[in-house]
Amino acid sequence: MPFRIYNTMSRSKEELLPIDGEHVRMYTCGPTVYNYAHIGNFRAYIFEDLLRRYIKFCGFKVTQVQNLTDVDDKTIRSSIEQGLPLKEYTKTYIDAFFADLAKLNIEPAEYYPAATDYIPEMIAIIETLFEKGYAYQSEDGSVYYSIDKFTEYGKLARLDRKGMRPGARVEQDEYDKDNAADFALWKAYVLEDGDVVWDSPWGRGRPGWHIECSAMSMKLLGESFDIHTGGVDNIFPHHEDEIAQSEAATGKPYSKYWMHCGYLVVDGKKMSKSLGNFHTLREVLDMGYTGREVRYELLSGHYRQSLNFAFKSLDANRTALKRLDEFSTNIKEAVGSETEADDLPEWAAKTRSKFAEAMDDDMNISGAMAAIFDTVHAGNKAMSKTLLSGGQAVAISNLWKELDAVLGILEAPAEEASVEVTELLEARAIARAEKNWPESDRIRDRLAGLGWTVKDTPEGPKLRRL
RNA sequence: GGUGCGGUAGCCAAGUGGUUAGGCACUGGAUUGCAAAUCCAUGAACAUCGGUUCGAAUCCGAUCCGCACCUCCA
Repeated sequence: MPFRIYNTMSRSKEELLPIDGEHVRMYTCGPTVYNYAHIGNFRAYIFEDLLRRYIKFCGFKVTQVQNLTDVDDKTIRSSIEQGLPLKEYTKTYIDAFFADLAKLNIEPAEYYPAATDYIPEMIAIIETLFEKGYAYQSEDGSVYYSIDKFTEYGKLARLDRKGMRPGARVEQDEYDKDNAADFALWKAYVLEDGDVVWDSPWGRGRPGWHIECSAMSMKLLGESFDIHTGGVDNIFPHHEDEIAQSEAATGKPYSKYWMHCGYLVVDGKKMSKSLGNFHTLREVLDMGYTGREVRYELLSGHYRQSLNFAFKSLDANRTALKRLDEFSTNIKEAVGSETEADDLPEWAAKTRSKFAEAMDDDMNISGAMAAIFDTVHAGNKAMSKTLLSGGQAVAISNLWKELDAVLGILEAPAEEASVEVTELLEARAIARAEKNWPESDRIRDRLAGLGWTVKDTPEGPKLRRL
């Protein structure tokens, strides 16, 4: 079954066929490192993580580039406010970004280029655009891209230029532009930029926003690559402008597929810093939720759908994850010392194909998760009647590992009980043998205080993480 | 005004011209010294109004409601 993905360019699902047949090169728009990313931002990065993991599951190689926007209005303004050099200021948030990715079990991309390291590449593209007649310099010294010169402008966003309301949201500026919709390739230096400035053939200044992605993607992935992703809010203007710049400069198709994820919303409203309804990941972790629970939350809705964030969903996820963990633990116990995989029991025989069938359809995560939970359910029923053989358990365990390479949530972080905990467990067993129930219950409460619960089963007491 | 997404049981969320999606919660049961934890069972739904059809939540039309983008937001 082919992996079909929704291409914003064609507004339809298309089979993923890498340009070179085997190696998927993807570019994902990354964070502007002027602050801690909020979990709405991570929704996008989780989507991209799921995408790269599933591409690998399908047998392709992946090279992913995720940029770090470390120069723009916000980074400059904030660094000056804090009296720090730009690089030093952004480093804090770059470090925080990587720490957060790790908490969410997001696989690292192959490259994380920072915009400030690619200024010469950006200048080279702008020079080409000048040579080809797409760029012009205005009286204030800034360089703009003339969208009228690029006849395909608007093909991604499908904007009807006539129906657009210039200034619907953003103030009409007074810059000396040929067309109000032209965008900046290079911004002439202004005092507010402090010492953030580079020399260029058009004078001192700094790059426009869109040009960095064109420069870094083409440098690291080639002039034509496979997938470009981002949030739906990037479609216009950012991605539209990237296409205009890149294709005008090279004369070649830029990205073959465009994929965009929906918003994370809170009470029906887009999570954003301007609305003040956002949470950073660290805030949520400080409340006692785990990165795994947040990952489950951000993963559990289809990526093109808006996803409503709510703490009660996180609570529900915790319960659902425990169900998965209980199953995994039971399988591990059944493995015992067996190392050779036997055939899968019949209740798990179709799991992989059901999972893949759902994921092949533009990453239908709900269907994929249903395949997981159906298996857990059928497995629990079967195991209550018939013991699983060690070999079967190994087979299930292998299957789970394979699926978790895509999902990144099935494997609970291993937690060994401390010596204190195991000693308490033994003490309780003795108390119970003596039918000393008050002592037994007292020990149980202490274990609970340490984060463990005891299951009294016919095979003896078993520890589980609370 | 232009463009796009959506409205499915108490909540979240897939899917689809006829056959149990799934998760959480509720309720009942099993288990237990009692609990907890765990497992099992179970009801309930497709925004409104028309139309097509043997049959519509699914297709068509209209309407209502929500969200988003329309020049530096993931």
